[in-house]
Amino acid sequence: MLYHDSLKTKLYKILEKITSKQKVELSTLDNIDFSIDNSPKKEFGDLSTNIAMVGCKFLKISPIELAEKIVIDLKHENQIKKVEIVKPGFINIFFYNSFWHDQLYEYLNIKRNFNYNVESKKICLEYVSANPTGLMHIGHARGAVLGDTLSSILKEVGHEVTDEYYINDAGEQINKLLDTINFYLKNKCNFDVKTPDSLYPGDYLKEIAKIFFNQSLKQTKLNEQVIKKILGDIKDDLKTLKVNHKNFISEKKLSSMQRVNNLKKKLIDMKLAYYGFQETPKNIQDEKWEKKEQFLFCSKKFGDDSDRALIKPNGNLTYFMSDIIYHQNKVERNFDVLINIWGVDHFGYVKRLKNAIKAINKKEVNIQIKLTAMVNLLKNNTKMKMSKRAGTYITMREVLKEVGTDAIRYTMISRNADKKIDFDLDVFLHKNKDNPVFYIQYAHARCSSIIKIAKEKFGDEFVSNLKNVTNLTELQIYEEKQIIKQVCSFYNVIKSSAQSFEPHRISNFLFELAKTFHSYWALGNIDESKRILIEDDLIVSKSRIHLIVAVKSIIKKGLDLLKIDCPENM
RNA sequence: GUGCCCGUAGCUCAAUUGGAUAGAGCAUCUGACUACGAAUCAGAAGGUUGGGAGUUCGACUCUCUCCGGGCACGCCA
Repeated sequence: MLYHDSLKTKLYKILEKITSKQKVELSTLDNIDFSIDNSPKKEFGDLSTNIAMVGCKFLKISPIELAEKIVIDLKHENQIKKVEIVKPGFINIFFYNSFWHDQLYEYLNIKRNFNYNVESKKICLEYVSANPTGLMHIGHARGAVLGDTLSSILKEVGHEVTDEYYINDAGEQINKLLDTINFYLKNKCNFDVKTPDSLYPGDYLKEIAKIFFNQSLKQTKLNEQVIKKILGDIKDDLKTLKVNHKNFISEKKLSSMQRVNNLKKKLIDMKLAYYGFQETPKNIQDEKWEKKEQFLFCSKKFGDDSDRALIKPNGNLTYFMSDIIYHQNKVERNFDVLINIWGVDHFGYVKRLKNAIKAINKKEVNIQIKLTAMVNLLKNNTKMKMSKRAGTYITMREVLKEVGTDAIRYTMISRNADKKIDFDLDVFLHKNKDNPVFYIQYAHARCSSIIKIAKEKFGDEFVSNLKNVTNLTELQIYEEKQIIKQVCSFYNVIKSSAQSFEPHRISNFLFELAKTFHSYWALGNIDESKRILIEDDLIVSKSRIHLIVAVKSIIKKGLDLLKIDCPENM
């Protein structure tokens, strides 16, 4: 077991022992959540824990007093050199170097197969779900990459994830799309005729129209083919982004007459919906607006300002209705958790959908909606203007062409989802530290390079054959210990990243590791004795090259999770 | 008007979910290469975490309030 878990178990047992002596119910310990951190300062030892400060509330003694009790047992651990109690109640632990050698040895043995000790869940992860009315833009890319990366991370820790794309192939937007295509076809693809404001402008759909110009398909067949073509283009883009959904669920197919009627009946029976009139929406200035009877969901019951439409006056479904149908379908498929990734502009729907699903189902449905903030594109330090309405938006395709998959993937996940991204395209044209992807990849390439040299100098066995921990005992420099700590804490970063749905923790970790690595490497430029390979000192060289092997494998694992290229040389 | 999100160094972002003296990169200044890959490294400087109040051993993090920015509030998705 790597240190984070093993130490946590150990501390928990000590606390249990103390608790049992204190005549306090052992079950109170279930609520205890203490942390074990890498000490922020050298003077604070290797690791520190807040267990005494968290635990004292349950045991009703002062933190220092509790810390003293804990330390009595901790001191007897044979690899612990020293334990200190500081101010409010921190416990700082100092280990002998041998402890870190054992840790590295353990990591090298388990390779990259961490034991996360996470209860496996069946998860439905829905993301992108852009309607097929045009190409993906950069905002879609954020959802796509976040979803896909989250999926790898959740799978990594042991969950069973189904990646889904909900195709909005019905509704007003699709009608508008088909109207646009029909308009072009009617004009025999003469694009000098001005596109009416009510239709989608933009060159992309003109190209689509050209494809179908000479095919003279029947209307229904044409509609089908147009959507298929656009969806195909979206799928191609996703593929280039390395995003692979398992299921593509069609709204049109899912929202069958039977399902609609069943849901309608159910909602009426449950007194959750009715036919009536909606109040005039607050942001509607249209004077022509008139009240019409429609089928409404009782959103007011759940704190909404107004009841919301499920079926429009003309009998068509609203997005809300078809979304309920889709989510009920997910519920029927017995997932433990439903995760949706939506653009922040949909946030108004979060509460509404959650309430609806909660109200309809008797059982608890765990539905989590992660919102992604906006993405701005920057070039030459200026924001690039985008307007979907005017058809002048920049497609993801164009961005991909300019900076490549790795840059997009890294940028999209390296920031917390709730913060807006200013995506500076120029950064990724740099091949230096300005470009974080490059910096991490370069660290990996350097590792590969020196491992190759080690093999040439000392033979393959030298690197591949690590018999026992004694081959690591020459790792005595402070920086080496820091690297081992980082290496051995990666599984914990992955775990917390999966728990909080925050992949940026992984990219940040990799950047930090690359930094410590480059820094360690440079020590050899100043001091010959700190070079990784030393001709006449095989023992030191062997220790150090295995540290490098570990770093390389961690970077590889991290970049694999993010699906970013990990070159051996560059 | 109502609701939600954001506000951290000049710029772009972190902060192990309430922990110790708030950390990185860029930009600025200074230094290190006939190289285990200098596409790198070391150092300096840079802060009242938007303002104010509260909660407690302890607040960037939680509560309240104000300010600024963004996004929503549809019979679009």
